[in-house]
Amino acid sequence: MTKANHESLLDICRRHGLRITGQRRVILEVLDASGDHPDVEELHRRVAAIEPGINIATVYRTMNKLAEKGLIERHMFEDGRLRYEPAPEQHHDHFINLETGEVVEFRSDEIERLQEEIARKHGFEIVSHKLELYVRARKPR
Amino acid sequence: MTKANHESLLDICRRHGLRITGQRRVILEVLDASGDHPDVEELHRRVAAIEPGINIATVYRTMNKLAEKGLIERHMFEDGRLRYEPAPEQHHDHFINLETGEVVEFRSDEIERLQEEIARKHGFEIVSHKLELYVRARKPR
DNA sequence: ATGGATGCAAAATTTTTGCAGCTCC
DNA sequence: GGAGCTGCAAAAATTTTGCATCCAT
Repeated sequence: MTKANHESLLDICRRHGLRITGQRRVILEVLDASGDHPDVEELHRRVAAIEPGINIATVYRTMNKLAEKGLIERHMFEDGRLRYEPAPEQHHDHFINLETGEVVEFRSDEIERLQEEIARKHGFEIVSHKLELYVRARKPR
Repeated sequence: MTKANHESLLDICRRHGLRITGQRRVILEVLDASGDHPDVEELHRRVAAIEPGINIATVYRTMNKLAEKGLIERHMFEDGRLRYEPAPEQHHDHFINLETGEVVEFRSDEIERLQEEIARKHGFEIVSHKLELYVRARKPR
């Protein structure tokens, strides 16, 4: 489940010409280590655990900058807070377990294909998309 | 494109035992007439155009109550504001035109079916879902 | 009559911003 | 050195809430 063998966000940022400060180093490390979709407050908590004194405004500003460059993905689930995850190499969608809050990733090429097809029929070109399935564990009978 | 021949939100509310006040009458009327997905501020603006003096807190409280009863649908697009639409008889998904901000509804039974299938494979049961395609007009070559 | 709805203002939450100082390149 | 980043505090933006009053049922 964890990402392995990938270029670190740190390196990607360097490539994009972003300045690497002590704070960013920590924030990027936290993002790299996160397998979930934390909101800014949660990120700030994790960052502060490693290096206290980093201001939440810095986290906001960093996330905005990274999102702007497409290095992370911004989500807005129904809870109304911004959530982030490192940009996946391949797009995926999300199950959100309503009972546990857990977020599980999945991908369906067939659905992706159908989306393209429908968009084309409507004269649109897809820039990005988001599919969220709000679910609960299937009750065994 | 407009809804016709349907029970009014007003009647639905009555059936659900909600108290019908002057303010609600106006809010429901605005909702019924809205073919789009207004946020609370926009709703309040439209409501105030008909009957000034209705407080925005009342709009918020009414929307919360209606959403709670499932009479309207709450959306959270990427702009980070709560948006609403009268509950559709049949579920549909959304194109969001990034160039114009326009929201277009669509539905694909095939995608719906695939979603069910994938959820089942993961041991989940879908409670609700949301599919948003962020698009732009297809460039003619 | 009475429980629910409203207006108003205050509070809570989440995110952005102005500014002075600091630091990476 | 200078553009970019940070901390801090204040502001902005969105949503909720306490309370006294009012009104639909």
